[in-house]
Parts: sequence; structure tokens; C-alpha cells
Amino acid sequence: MDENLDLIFQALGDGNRREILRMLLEDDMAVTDVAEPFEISLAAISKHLMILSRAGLIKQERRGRMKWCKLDPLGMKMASIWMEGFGQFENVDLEALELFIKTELT
Amino acid sequence: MDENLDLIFQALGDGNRREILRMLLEDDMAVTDVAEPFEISLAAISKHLMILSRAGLIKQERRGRMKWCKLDPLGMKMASIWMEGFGQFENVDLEALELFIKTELT
DNA sequence: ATAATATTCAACCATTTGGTTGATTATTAT
DNA sequence: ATAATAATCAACCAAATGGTTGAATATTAT
Repeated sequence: MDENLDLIFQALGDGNRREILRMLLEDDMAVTDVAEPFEISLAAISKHLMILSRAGLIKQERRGRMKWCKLDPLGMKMASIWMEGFGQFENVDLEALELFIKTELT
Repeated sequence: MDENLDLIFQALGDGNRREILRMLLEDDMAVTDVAEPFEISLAAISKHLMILSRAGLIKQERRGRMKWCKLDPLGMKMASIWMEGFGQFENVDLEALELFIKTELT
């Protein structure tokens, strides 16, 4: 079916990768800077970045000996367009939603 | 981190499961009806439905000997709230986006 | 030239994922 | 009671995932 959406949602389905995206929302950074707050290896971060890149969620550009990572809005836009087809979510469980927003949304 | 978003995005990262959601947008249905258009086994569909259920994307309710499946807006709402944090996607590659919309968005 | 820094590659490992088949549990119909 | 229908369970399998370590590749600094 839709290869693109597979890659995008699979990429978003990992907490470390979502955290990387959140960091890149603040600022573009080099791979080592991305890796700094995490406890996993640099190689693991490098893999995560490739997964985000293949999904169209970030772009990477070599500059000198560093590789700069920045958000690419395309992937998120594709995902959100697909999700729009599911409407305005009117009859949602408000209590559960509030709990999510207050306690779990980082 | 956020267990909920993991489950939601992982669930959305599979084409068969997205197709199931699209079907349930039309109508609530029993497990066998969900399975009908697919070529995989009923047991496999049953597993997909459990994954969607744990993610808060559908609800299942036993009625007689059938189990009815319906969309639960909660999961999609959580995902979309998280994604809202990434803004309006202004500088998106419009050409790539059009191609996605025309050819790959089911 | 040599050393240091930034990143990726390659091989490996344990766990998860998406599928299968055959048996099992509920429920309904004969 | 017996058979049919609806769905799940259990055991299994191949492939993918997320991690590791050590070596390799660029690039920059001394």
C-alpha cells in the first residue's frame, strides 16, 4: 500500500526518535549534539537519524566534517493529511485525553 | 517515555491496520467482516484488531457470538495533539506533497 | 605527515513483529 | 445433544527492530 506512511508512522513509533524530533524543533544540530542527551551509542543515534531521514521527517546535510540535521516538514505533513480523513474526533473520552495531555505529553 | 504514543504510532505503521481503520470509518463491523477483503488469516486480523485496540484506535464489544469493532477517536486524537506541536508545516516541499496526495494517499 | 574529531559501516545479538496452522472456547441454530 | 459459526489461543517461523562493539572513512587541526 502506502510505503511512505509505513515509514513515517514506524519512525514516529519510537520514543527516542520522537525525542530527537522535539530537539530539532528547537534547533538544527550535528549528529553528536543530537546524541549527547541520550544514553545509547552514537551508532544507534546515527541509525535513528537515517530512519527519520528515510521517512521524510528530517533532512541531513554535510557541512565540513559534521552532518547537520534539521526537521523536514514533509513527513509530518503527509501523516497529518492521512489522519485528517478521520475527522474532528468529537466523541472522544475527555477524561482520558486530559490525563494524556497532563501527564504523558512531553 | 510515552507508552501511549508508541502504541499508537506503531499501530498506524502497518498498511493493513490503516486499511482496517479506513474500513471502520465507513461502518462498524464484526471481526469476520473486517477480515473479508484481506488475504491473510482470520487469526492475523484478530491480532491486528488487538493491536489497534491496545492503542486506543478502536473499541471492541461482544454482541452475541460476534465482536463488533468500531473506531475509538482517542488514539488518533492523542497522536494529532502530539503532532500539533510541530506547527503548520509551511516550508514543505509542495511538489512531493502533491505527488503523495495524488498517487499514494488511499 | 600525523593525530584528533565526526560519522558511518559491518557483524553480531536479543526481542518484537506479522504471519502461519491446528486446537479451543463461546454462542447460536438444528 | 449435535453441529455450525465467530473469534481467540498457542506454538511456531522468518524477517525486522533496536541495540552493541570494533573497524573504517572523511574532514580538520597540529
